[in-house]
Amino acid sequence: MPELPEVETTLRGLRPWLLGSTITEVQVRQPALRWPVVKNLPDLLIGQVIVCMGRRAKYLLIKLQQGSLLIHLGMSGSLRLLLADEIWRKHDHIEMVLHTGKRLRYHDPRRFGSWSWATGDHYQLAKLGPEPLSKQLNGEYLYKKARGRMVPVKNFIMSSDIVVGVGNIYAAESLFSAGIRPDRSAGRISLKRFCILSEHIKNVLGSAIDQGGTTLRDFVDSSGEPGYFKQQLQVYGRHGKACRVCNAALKLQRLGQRSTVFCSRCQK
DNA sequence: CTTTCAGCCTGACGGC
DNA sequence: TGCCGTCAGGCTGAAA
Repeated sequence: MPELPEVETTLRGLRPWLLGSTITEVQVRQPALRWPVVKNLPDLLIGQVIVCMGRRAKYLLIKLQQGSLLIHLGMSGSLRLLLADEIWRKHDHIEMVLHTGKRLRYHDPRRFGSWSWATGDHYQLAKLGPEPLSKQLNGEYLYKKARGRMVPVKNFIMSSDIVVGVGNIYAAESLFSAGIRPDRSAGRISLKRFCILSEHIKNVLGSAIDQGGTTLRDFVDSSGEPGYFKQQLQVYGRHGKACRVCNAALKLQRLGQRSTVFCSRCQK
């Protein structure tokens, strides 16, 4: 499941190969993604040069001379750079061929991902909160936004209008290392604890991105998936097992239809 | 305004 | 062996 660090790693792996290339061919085999892929996508892309690539939240942004593509990997999406034509595997949905002969192929079994086209702004980006690694995310900001909010703090930091890119895994991990119970109401957390939490969000995501960098060497012609970060997960997926800090059994809770693991001794 | 929740989709897995 | 139910997950939009 690609979270922000995986998307950033994908961007860094692809950018050197795509930037400045002209798109010569586009094939859409399965247009039914999260949102239907625009019907004339090949017409819109062919002949255009990729002039800029970036990331916002978990979206990849590919800017062309006219308009831009916004790609989301959803739950199971991946982008693979092929050096030559290759047999289409099951769940390969889109391919973009470049004048260099390189091919960008999109694979997504669950089709929760998306390829959106816009000549101007993408509406998906309109109401997003700050990037977690930016200085706009800090304790004061979270504290201010949390005034009057009764939602569990885990749901709060997973809301994309508050801060982007904090998915289920990293929310649980950040709250564990910050020592905050995931079910505590956002509005009842002190400024000081929000300062600690924002630092832990940055550390957890930042170190995952750093580790992703080590896989970039093998990105081309590899599986296309940056691979799971070797970073040791403290709580995610470990319910029932012993807390790595205090040895107590980790507990499982459902918050907003998401499973949430935490240590009731370490997190208050 | 805030909060909750169904729906989108496939593959993996457990129980029978 | 195979069928069936459940779960996983980000994001949207509608309902409460």
